[in-house]
Amino acid sequence: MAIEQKIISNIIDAVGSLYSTKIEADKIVIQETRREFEGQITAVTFPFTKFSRKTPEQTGAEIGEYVKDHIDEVTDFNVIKGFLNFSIADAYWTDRLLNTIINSNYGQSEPSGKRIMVEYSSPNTNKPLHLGHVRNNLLGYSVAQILSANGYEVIKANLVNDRGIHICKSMLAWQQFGNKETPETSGLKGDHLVGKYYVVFDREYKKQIAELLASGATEEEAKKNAPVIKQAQEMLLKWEANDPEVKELWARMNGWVYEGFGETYKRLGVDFKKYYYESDTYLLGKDIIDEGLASGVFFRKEDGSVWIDLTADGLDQKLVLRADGTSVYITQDLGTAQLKYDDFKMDESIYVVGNEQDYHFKVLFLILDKLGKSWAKGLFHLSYGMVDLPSGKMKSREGTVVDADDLMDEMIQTAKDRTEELGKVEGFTEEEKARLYEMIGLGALKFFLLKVEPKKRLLFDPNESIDFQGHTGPFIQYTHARIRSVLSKALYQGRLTQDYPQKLTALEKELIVDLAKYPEVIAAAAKEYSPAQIANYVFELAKLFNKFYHEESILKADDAAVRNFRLDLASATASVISKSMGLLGILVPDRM
RNA sequence: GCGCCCAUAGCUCAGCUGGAUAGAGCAACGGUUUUCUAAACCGUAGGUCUUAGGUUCGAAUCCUAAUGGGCGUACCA
Repeated sequence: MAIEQKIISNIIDAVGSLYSTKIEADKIVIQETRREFEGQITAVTFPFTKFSRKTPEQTGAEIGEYVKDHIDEVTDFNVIKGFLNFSIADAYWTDRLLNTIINSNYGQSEPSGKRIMVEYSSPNTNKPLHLGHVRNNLLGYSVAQILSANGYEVIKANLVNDRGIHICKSMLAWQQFGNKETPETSGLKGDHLVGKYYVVFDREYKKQIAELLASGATEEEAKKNAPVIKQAQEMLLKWEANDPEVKELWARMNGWVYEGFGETYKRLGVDFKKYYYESDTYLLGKDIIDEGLASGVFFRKEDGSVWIDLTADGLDQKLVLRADGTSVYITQDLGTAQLKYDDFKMDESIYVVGNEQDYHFKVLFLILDKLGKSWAKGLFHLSYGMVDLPSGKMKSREGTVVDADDLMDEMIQTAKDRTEELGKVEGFTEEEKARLYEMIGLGALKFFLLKVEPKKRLLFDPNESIDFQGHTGPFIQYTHARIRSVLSKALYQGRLTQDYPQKLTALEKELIVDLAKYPEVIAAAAKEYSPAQIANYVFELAKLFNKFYHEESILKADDAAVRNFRLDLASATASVISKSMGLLGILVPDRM
């Protein structure tokens, strides 16, 4: 904020001329003035008492006087203990609204020329998406939006985990117990159908283990020798050997899953520019192993396995290639990281992955750095906490998950019930109603998940429905709808006038101050990769507007200048609300 | 064992690089609708910021330790 910079440099001058001391700009703490005091901008003056050798009050008064004399926009100041509060001229704030906030591209940075990849979602194709994936998807999408608003060219990528033993499990179970069931014959969504057989497999596996235990096997033996697990392993070998029958089944079942995921993604409102498939990438990484061996970053043990020693960095020794020459997880990830960089040459790359993989990414990035990859510095693991149920962790295998599709259905249904209860859809067509319910239901869900800092774990109680009142998505959507309603009554077409009132009310000024923060909030959210900061900002903004709306009439303002000003102010607020929510992937309605 | 993360009101969460009497929402209680949408607004009540030390003019915030919870430490992904 320009005025803040002005104040800071004037305080430096003031301290220089009053106390003959040079201070650094970053030593000066500037903050918003608390609502209960007069003023908009506050400087903390405690640190200056060292140089002034006077009380905080005297020091503040002297500096305040100096700043007031040197900056036109500063109309007044007051000192409370070590806090120097400046009042900024109303004209400054109205100019601010008129010249920047009201512009349609407000908050959007110029292209920075930097390219960044955000990899998120990364599903397994053996089961439908659940609430944990929803958090991942919303986070990834929102972070991508935020980075884009900050001027980045963003590439959204999805690395699909489409092969491996877990995929074979559903395939095997379908083969043995599926009776050729298809999405068409069963009426099930493709991913749900495949997920059903993943559960069937687990049930059968457990049954066989129990049988083996009963006939005297140890638990370890039982787990290893149960017929279905051996068959699944055989199937994986056949897959790797390109067995046509297995591959055909694999392609077919994955096709069902992709169709199902496609629907879920569409409803969630997320998308991807680039898909990577593990079936294409799982053999990558061998070149990097050779590279590392040649440069001495890796070493080979007697059995032929390849390792890296990270003990000097406080980590462990890590296997990067098995003795039989096959890859492990990190081998693939090394290769995939290189592939992604070769494809896009991006400056930075974000991996949106749960915090149970913190160690893995620490190791991955460290290895790439040791291999001398210049781009390794730009890698970042956006680690987020798990979504837990009151009963504990969600487990797809055991069917104890909150399914993404079911949850969205429920949210939309609740939105419908709630809206009908309130009788708010007069004059809506059926299509408009459906769109509104979806907007509100998903708005509630998305806001619920995004308002919490990513790294915190989240508790979701299916028995307690997600709120539609208070600190929620619908609260903000409602605020937007009310503004649009007022604007449409006034036949508002865009900025009305430059003839703004000389004197602002306290709430008007507060609103502009809040709106003026928007670009800083976007920047901070990008820096921290934290949609929660946007969510909390837009909630505060909506709350403040509601207070204003309640206390000061817009359409029936005393004179035309005030009315026009308030219409512009309301319009700017609606626009910032809409943009902020857009950064969260949440749509806002004009009526609700 | 070792490592990483978390701990703020009954519940769910804010609290920026240390700064004013620690803030919201939900739940509870009370009030506001002849006036722009009451999914709103206003008020009451509710916190020794897990504990103990330390640094500082000043600590929820930084440091150390302890306690509680989560995760990791796989030739699984």
